[in-house]
Amino acid sequence: MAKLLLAEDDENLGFMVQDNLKDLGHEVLWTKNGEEALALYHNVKPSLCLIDVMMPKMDGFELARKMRSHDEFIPILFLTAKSIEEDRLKGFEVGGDDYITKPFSMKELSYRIDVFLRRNERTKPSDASKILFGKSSYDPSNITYEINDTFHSLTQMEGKLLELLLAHRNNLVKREVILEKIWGENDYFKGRSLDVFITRLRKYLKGDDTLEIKNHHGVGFCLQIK
Amino acid sequence: MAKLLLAEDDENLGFMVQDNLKDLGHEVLWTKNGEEALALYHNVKPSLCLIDVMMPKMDGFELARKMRSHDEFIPILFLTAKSIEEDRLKGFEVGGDDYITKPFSMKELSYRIDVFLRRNERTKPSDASKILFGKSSYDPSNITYEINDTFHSLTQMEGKLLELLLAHRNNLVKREVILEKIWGENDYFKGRSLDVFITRLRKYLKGDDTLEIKNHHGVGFCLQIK
DNA sequence: AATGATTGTTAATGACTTGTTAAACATCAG
DNA sequence: CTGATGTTTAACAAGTCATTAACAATCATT
Repeated sequence: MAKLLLAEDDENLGFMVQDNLKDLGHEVLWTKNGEEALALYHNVKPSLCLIDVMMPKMDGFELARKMRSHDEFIPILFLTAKSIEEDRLKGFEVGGDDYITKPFSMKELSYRIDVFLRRNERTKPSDASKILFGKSSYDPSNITYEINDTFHSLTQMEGKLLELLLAHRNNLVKREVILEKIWGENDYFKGRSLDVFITRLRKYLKGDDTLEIKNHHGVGFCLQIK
Repeated sequence: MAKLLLAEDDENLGFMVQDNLKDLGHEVLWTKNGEEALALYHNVKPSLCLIDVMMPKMDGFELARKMRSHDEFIPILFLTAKSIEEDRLKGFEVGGDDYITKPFSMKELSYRIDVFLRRNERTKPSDASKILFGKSSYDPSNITYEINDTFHSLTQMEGKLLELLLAHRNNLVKREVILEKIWGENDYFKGRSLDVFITRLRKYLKGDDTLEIKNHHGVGFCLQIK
């Protein structure tokens, strides 16, 4: 399911967590000290890190700080024995995202992990995540539009246009902006093309009554969501 | 610290959460049903939403879906009595970001909120600004005038004129200035056009009794705000 | 190489929107 | 009272948009 880095020096706990997470379908890389964890982090690129605060060689905070400076978005969860306020604050300071106090249930941990994997999908723009809007969704990496469990495979141009309108949902996008961004030039014929594609998109969106592409005469278009 | 929207129909729990979050320095907007929450969401723009799943009028999932439609990045946390797998999945499906199961400690909630606020600061794009005046507002980038939750899409000329009057609110703007700025020339016919557009604007502003476009005979116009 | 499917562009037509002009009426200043 | 200026409604022509169809280029398959 995902590649996880586990930094935990407690032999028993580490093994238990690793084992459980593997059962859940994750690929787990387990290391018992901070330095090794950092090296491992740079080699493989895990999609989430579980870090024990107290570790030999390099403590969890230091490790997190270094990771964070390298990747702005990687989710970092601290595992800690004590739930002291001070520790929590320091955890956030170095760029941690969440905190889980020992002893914790696997159910709880697994669920926290899910939350972050999911969230990161949405916040990382480059990632293959669906964009939800109205009763529909658009998947940029597959260029597919979904409404009521029916999928429409869009063409490149259709996809780019929908994506652009979606990036400015409920806001007017000027013709010139669209033409410049998608066609790279703004002449009469490209303008006619744009109109044709708007018509085609409207045909797809017809199945979702919360959506409407409105025209602002002489200015541009706006994807309205009720 | 931040503007939070709390949608929770349980009187006691709602009050308690609101109270605690206020103590932590947040501005909390508490409402007890989904419909009200949605309206409130559109008026104020909260930076995070706490939503009870089970609510009268509109359930939390529906509410979240609609919010997510309008803002791709606003953090949405569900509050729920049961931690059923199915509910959790549905929560993600409609665009929720996290889940917290009742009963929860305030410490836990507060700290989840902090994480999301921190993260969202990095990802949210800046949104366009509206100009507020009287009981109305004008959005220059969308060329829309709003009064009593009804939106009027203005034409280019109408928009330019309103914007100009607004820039000199409560001050006289000379005909020659308007004609020169908007039409680029000052002749008899453009003058007639101006008068027509003043009439059209007055029609829109009629819904707001604090507004009035006054004429100064032979000089120009003034948008008065009481 | 021939075929057919797909995709973006161009063309053509009719409908709609907009800024302007016209005209009738109201208001103001001297 | 009178001429000038402002208000309002309606009508108009130009420009813009919507929609369908035709076309050319590309690509995959045979």
